[in-house]
Amino acid sequence: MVGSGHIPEATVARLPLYLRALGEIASSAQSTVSSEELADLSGVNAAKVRKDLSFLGTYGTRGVGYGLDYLKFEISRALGLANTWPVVVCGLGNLGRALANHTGFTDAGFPVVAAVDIDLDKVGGTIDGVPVFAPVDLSEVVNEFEIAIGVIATPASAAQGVAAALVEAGVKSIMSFVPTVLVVPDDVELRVVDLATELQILGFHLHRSNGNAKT
Amino acid sequence: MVGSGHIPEATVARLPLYLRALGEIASSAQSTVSSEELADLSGVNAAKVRKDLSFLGTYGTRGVGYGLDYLKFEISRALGLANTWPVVVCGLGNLGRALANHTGFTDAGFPVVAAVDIDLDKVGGTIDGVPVFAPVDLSEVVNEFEIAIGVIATPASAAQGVAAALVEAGVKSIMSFVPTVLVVPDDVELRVVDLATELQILGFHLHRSNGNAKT
DNA sequence: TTGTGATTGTGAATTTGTGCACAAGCTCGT
DNA sequence: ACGAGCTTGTGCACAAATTCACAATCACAA
Repeated sequence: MVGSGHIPEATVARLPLYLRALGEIASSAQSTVSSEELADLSGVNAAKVRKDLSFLGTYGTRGVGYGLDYLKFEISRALGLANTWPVVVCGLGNLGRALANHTGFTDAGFPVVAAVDIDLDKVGGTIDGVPVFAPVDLSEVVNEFEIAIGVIATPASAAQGVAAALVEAGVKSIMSFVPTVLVVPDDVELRVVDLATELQILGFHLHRSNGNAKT
Repeated sequence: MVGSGHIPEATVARLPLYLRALGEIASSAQSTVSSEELADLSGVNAAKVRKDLSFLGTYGTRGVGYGLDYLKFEISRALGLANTWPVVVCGLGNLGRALANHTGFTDAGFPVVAAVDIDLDKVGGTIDGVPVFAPVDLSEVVNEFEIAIGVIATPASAAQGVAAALVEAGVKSIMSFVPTVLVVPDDVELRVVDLATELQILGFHLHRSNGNAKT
């Protein structure tokens, strides 16, 4: 057993996949999963699954597999999903509105409880049940709703300011959809989802294998 | 010089960042960039910048830096941005609609030229100028518009079918926003953007540093 | 022409991640 | 009680990525 000392970042990134895979077989009659089955369902290989799970502790039984509910519980716990982490969405453009409505967030235990936009026409109203506030009140909103995570979907020019305001308000986790380098303190976890970059990576591979453009 | 043989995946993923950073200093009067300056603007460290760029070829001058326009051109070329890669968005839910309207795609050289949805009320109409087609016509759409990239934003249950249809139609690059493992042939490049997973990773770090829930 | 200051390009060391292969250990039938 | 058949847990070797450190090379001034 490796124990629950330090979990590698690559492993952390796969734990949600395992958890989802486990969810998919919950209804079935089986009560255990083998590393191979779990590997198939998550699109990784069995050895990696076992090594990853070993970082959490020794939760399997040789010759049998992993207890389905037990494993689900342990992964959830490692991921901190025992808690609910309220989210604020900053910026209600195309993407921001979609994110505020996104059911996947709430389903995963991250309810969007507030939104912030600079447009005063939106402030005071709601977007799909989510109340909209002015940027000035961000700090208050964070305290009021006990916000754990800030999602930034503003135009690039406003992003750094919003990030700073979130940090100032005490938010320790930020997810940004803005194609800009954001500077935050070391103790703030920042994840950037950059759609244009993703496409450009695809473009690289198209270019490389095609060697050429379309017709 | 390492030459332009094989470019590591990690490097490819950073090239778009460099390109964006270069764009930000274009208007300025300077005609060269140092690896350190570029590093600051892209949020990576200088040694990594130099090593990354060395995979493209020897485009810098010792004691001086990299020629701004020259470097920009070379990175664009490596990424295949000389071409325009048309995109089809599949699934027009919250997220799909936002993606179809997303200006960042077109700006980056990936115009959304068509959309597909199962809802017959939408088929035949347009979403922000993008024509909407039925899934049945996907193959035809791919040929007609010379689609290079398929974006999947359908419900999880439909995703694998859509992926298969895209592959069948000859699409070699797929970007999925659906939290499901998609199976595609080896020669198809698949990138998965999983928002719930991203949040769960943030949750892990919250849990880890906080040690505990909110108040 | 030579020296000085700057910056690249890259060998080498380090860290991180992956995958194989197999011993350890469990269950179950006999 | 014991052997057969699985499946985990992990040591080890390899691969990928990062980082350091410095020689090679340039521009420019004197």
